[in-house]
Amino acid sequence: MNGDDPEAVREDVIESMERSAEVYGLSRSAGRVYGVLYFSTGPLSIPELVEETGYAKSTISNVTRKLTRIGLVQRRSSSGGGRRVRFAPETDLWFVVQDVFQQYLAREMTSAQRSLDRALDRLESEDNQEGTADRDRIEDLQETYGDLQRLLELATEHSTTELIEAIEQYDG
Amino acid sequence: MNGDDPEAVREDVIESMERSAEVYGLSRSAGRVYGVLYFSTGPLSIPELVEETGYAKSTISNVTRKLTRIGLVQRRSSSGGGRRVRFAPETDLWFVVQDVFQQYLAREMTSAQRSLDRALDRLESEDNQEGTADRDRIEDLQETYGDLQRLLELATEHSTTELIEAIEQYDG
DNA sequence: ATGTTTGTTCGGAATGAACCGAACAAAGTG
DNA sequence: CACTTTGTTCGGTTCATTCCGAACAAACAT
Repeated sequence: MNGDDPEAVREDVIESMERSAEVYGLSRSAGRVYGVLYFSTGPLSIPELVEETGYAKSTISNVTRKLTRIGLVQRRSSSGGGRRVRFAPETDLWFVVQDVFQQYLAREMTSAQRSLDRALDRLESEDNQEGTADRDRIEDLQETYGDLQRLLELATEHSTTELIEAIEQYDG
Repeated sequence: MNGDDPEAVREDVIESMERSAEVYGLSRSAGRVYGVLYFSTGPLSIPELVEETGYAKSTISNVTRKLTRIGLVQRRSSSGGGRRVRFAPETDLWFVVQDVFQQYLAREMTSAQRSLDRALDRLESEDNQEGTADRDRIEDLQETYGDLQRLLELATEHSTTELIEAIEQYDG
């Protein structure tokens, strides 16, 4: 028995998750909530998360909603038992990333593309120097965005291993 | 000549860029500065950007530094001419994304992996139930992270068109 | 030198995010 | 029907970010 205390080890990993969360634009508390859920035996209710994390009930309520929206945790509405709402971690992180791609990035990109389309329409019959220069730039941008959009679309349609395999095969 | 005023059209596209910037975690001003540079004939100095954007000199100074760090604009230190520093937009957006992948995501991932490695070491000789359960979870996480890391690595080594082609070929 | 132009840095105001505690609504339990 | 347990919402505090203007430092021009 020369191993460390499991609880302390868990705590360290969860702290690492807190730091990761910040990098990905989430709050520290979101990282901790996910971490606690990740190591939990079963889904946890809000009071249980309060107990485990030390955060206020209201914070847990808000954070779990945000994490649910992103797809990092699932709401298991246990219709039966005493406690009502319970949260479980989504462990397939690539699935979460795909969701974010579709929900946020894809939305942003189509919105941007719409702007560019409209702009090109309005420049259609501008044949002075200024107009054509702008048109070229906008068309360039549109092409770049199109490529990124296509790539994102393909990425959301495959698993990580499929993507890795595809590229490795491509490389020969 | 039924086209719109080019300046108004440019303004609309730049406003779209401002919105995009916010989605990607940048400030509104960053989006505008990039947009102005994107449509400019040549690189612009800080006073010129002040003139074009309406932002204060200090804001432009800070924003250009941030954009340069990310790789969205380049510092063209024109050693010769009157004005000293000039900024040009990086138009290869995929290149910028790759840079962010390497600078921020890859760093975050290796850091997280280190935490997981250390945690596994410390749990090595825990053979009670709690310890083994934690170990399994951490190993799962490590594998997921490894895949994501590998995928990121491959993505930074190829252009968008290469990646698209690779996946499309893979799909048959 | 003296003055002007360019860029960075500093302090402060305004805005937004994270978190807390308290008040509240809803739904079970006695 | 009280009473408790659970979850959401609201107001307030603290802290970080964004932006401004002013002070400053460095380079250039006269």
